[in-house]
Amino acid sequence: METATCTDKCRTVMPAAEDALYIIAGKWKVRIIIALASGDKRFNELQRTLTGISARVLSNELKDLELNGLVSRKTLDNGTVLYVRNAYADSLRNVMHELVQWGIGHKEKIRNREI
Amino acid sequence: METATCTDKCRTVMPAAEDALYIIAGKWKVRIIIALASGDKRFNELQRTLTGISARVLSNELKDLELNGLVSRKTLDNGTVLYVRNAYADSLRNVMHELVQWGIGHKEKIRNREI
DNA sequence: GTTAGCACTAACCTGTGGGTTAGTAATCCA
DNA sequence: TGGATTACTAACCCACAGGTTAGTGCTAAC
Repeated sequence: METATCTDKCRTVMPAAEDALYIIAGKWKVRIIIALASGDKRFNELQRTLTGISARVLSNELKDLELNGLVSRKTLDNGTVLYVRNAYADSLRNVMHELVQWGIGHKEKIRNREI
Repeated sequence: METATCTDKCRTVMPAAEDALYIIAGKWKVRIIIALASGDKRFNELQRTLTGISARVLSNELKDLELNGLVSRKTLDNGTVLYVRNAYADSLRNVMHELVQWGIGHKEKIRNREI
């Protein structure tokens, strides 16, 4: 007889966490979402906000975020393009909040050599 | 004069989120933490639980998690090694919970072609 | 005495996330 | 008319996360 090394619950939970991480992870996704929280932005504006990102990478990341429904492209009458944070991105609020809180706490711990 | 493309708040928040993600991200970190939630496990036991991970990768991931204080190695008198989820890993509870909830909701959305 | 399990490490390989540099077509500004 | 800006794409490159296979020294079982 074999011991249950992974409970049913953990079998549900693991892929869900993975799915979420898959969409959020990477160097820029979260930054972009945060950047767009303070209002719609055009491409180059975003690039300036996210110091260090290249046009190529920004373009790719925006496409990913669009695919996942977090961000939309809005082309204005005069042709300028705005990147807009969708309402759906707000559903990440709690995730983000917890992530940020934990990140702050963790850095604090490291600063105090508690780790 | 330049417009403020990134608020002070967003400058605090971005790196914090990044820090947290850096520690959690990757294919296995979260899975390992979840796997260890149901009790201490030995190396090979973990490898069986996390179907698909190689010994090499598991070994590396465990070292990372140990470095960040989330997991400990406990060597018993008889020489067997147990990997133990630290109390500190519980501080990720909320993060995990939100991540999982969002992941479930997102998958639901995709299944319903809402994206 | 050999087979199986344990806890790994070594050597090697591959895919890809992400970076660099350059270029383009369109529009705006001086 | 010529430069600057916008919104990108193309071509190329590299580091590294993660996978594959093999092997180690130890112990316990058969």
